[in-house]
Formats: sequence, C-alpha cells, structure tokens
Amino acid sequence: MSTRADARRNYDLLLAEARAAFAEHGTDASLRDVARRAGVGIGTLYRHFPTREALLEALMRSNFDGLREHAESLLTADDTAAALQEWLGRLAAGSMAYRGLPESVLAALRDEQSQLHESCVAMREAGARLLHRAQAAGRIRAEVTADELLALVSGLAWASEQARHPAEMLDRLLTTAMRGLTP
Amino acid sequence: MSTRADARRNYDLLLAEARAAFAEHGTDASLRDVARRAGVGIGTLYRHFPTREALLEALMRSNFDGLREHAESLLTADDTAAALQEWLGRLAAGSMAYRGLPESVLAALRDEQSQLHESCVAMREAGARLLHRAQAAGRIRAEVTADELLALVSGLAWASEQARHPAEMLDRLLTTAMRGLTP
DNA sequence: GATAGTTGCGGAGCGGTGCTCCACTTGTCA
DNA sequence: TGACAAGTGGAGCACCGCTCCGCAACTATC
Repeated sequence: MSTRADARRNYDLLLAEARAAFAEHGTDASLRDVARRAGVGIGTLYRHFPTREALLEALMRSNFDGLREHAESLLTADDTAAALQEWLGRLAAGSMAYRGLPESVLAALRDEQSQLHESCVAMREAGARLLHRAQAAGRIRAEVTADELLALVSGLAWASEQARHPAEMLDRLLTTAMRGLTP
Repeated sequence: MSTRADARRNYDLLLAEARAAFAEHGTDASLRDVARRAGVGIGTLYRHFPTREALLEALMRSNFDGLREHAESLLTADDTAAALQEWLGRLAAGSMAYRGLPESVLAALRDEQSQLHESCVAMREAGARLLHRAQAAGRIRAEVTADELLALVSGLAWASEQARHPAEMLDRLLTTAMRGLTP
C-alpha cells in the first residue's frame, strides 16, 4: 500500500507540469498555475510539495546526480584539463536549463539544512576530484578551490542567460575563465 | 513653475525610500511599502514612477554616471591594466549594492528601448576605452570584447552575492578573471 | 460485492502583491 | 480671494503563496 495509486499519479503529473512551467517562466513560476495545468487542486500540490523549494529539489536532484555520474566517468580521461572543462560546460548548461536556477544551486550549496544539500555536495565532490586531478597534473593552478570554481561557473552561466546569444557568450566566458585557471 | 513644490518633495522622498528599500530587500521590494515609508499614497508613487523600472532607472542612472566619470578619470593612469582592474572592481561593487541589480544592468544593456540604455551605453563606452587602452599596451588579450567583459564582471558580482563571504569571493574571482584576460 | 476507515483531494480564505482609476484636495497665479 | 489645473490617495481588480479542513475516493477486509 504505502502510497495510493491516485496520489502517485498526481505526484508525477505535478512534477511534469512543474518542470515545464519552470522551464518556461523561471523558478518563480506560479504554483497555482502548475496545479491548474496538472488538473489538480492547489491543496494537492502543497500536500506533495510543502514548499516551492521541495518542488525545485525534486527536479534538481536528478540534475545533480547526472552531473555527479558524468564527473565520475571523466575521472579516467587522459586530458585532465579537457575533462574538467567538459564537465564545467555541462554544469553551466544544466544550470541554464531553467532561468533562475543557478541561484538555487548556490543557495543549496550554502544552506546545509536544505534537502538538496546532500545531492549537491555529492556532485560538488565529484567535481572537486576532477579539479584535483587536473591540479595534480599541473594543468590548473593549485590555489583554485572547488567552491570558487562552482561559483565562477554559476556566475558565467547566469551572465550568459542575460546575453543576446547565451550559448555563444557562455562559450567565450568559459574559455576566458579556463585561461585564468591555468598556471 | 513647471512642477509644484509638493510634487517635487514627494518625488525626492520616494526616491530616498526606494533606495533604502532596494538596498534592504533587493530589487523586488514592495512598492506599496516604499510609498508607505515615504508617507505617500500608492497612487502618488505610480504617478511619479509609472513602472518599477522607472524607479530603478532613476537610482541607477547616477550609478552609471559615476562609473563613467570614474572610467574617464582612469584614462590617464600609467598602469593600464591596474586601471582597468580598479574600474571593474568598482563596477562589480556597485552592482552588488542592491541585490538583484546586476540582472537589471544586463537587461538595460540588452534592451535598446530602455530609458536606462543611454546612460548605460555611455558607461560601457567609457569602460571600453579603458579596455582598449590596456589592449593597446599589450596588457589584455586583443580578442576580448567590452560586452564580454561587462557580462563577465556582472556574473562574478552576482555569484559573489550568493557566497558566504561576498567581498572575499569577489576578490578571488576577479583575480582569476584578470588572469584569463591577460595575454 | 459490501463496508469501514484511512488517505488524499480541492478550494475557500487570508494576507499580501503590482498596478489602475478617479473623486477629491491643494498649490499657484491672476 | 478665487478659479482651476496639478497632484493626491486609496478603493478596487486580478493575481500571488500558502493554510486548513470538510469531504470524496481508494483500499484492505470480510
């Protein structure tokens, strides 16, 4: 039993609509609207996701897990710097999927109470291993920290979002940033 | 005559309260609250500033003008790269004065209809002269554009805002960025 | 199948928001 | 001092996030 069948169905419906709404209107999309689009009462939405953050969390956790796995798969790459850059590119692209999301990523990193924190930390540590490997190979300056790196990339992703040609701008900014990271 | 004395007074009161409110609650502070704190009806606020952007504009224009003047005064500095870095630091710090403002800066840069656009462009061009001078001196890579530079610094300012120690983080990120900008 | 009981649902309601509109007050100039 | 344009203020509209609880619907048992 645990969960009733209709509850499970509504949960999935809400999640799908939330994903669409956040992609369309950014992270401050109307939750009433999400419920409406899912054909469900507003109370039902709040029953399943007590806060807006809970909703974001559900969406972002898979993001984080994917990034962690990606980082781990890159740990055996020959070119450590290229591996790091590839991962940072995907991190930035993932952040940009929903407007306003980079802010949530950083907030989750900061707030240890956040339920997102765990999966976010796991992702960060996978990224840190990638960084350390590149540093050990002398490809990245030793004094660069993982926190700094994530903040940097989040900032670039954010700035690119605002530009006329986001993808192109992100590419330029990432390239410049990588130059600053090398010894 | 032109404007009545009381209207002028209310305008100034509103502007002062708006500045305080934006600094305290970010750029989405409650306008009703601004009017309340200024001891004025909400209608009066909207009479003077038809949109939230108009209010931001009035506040930011002085910011931009100050940045432009600063850039111009740095044009005669001996160390072109240091001059650029100093100005970028002030740009970032100015952006961070109000949470959420960097986004408005970039939006104004993008939107040519914006009333902010003119003063923003003037500031950007003053910054661009600073950049070109450093490039001519061989201190900054030639292919870096002014747009890219402003986006970069805005992104770093934004990311720093989110960090635990904003000022310190901004310093680290700016240093890394400058490294990426040098040939 | 029928039934009991728990689980989940929906939306009215509260206090807030941005913004509009217009009856009324107030400053100004003749 | 008065006429009148300029300026005011807040009621009102449609929305928001979020809470609460009477009621409907699903499920385990018989």
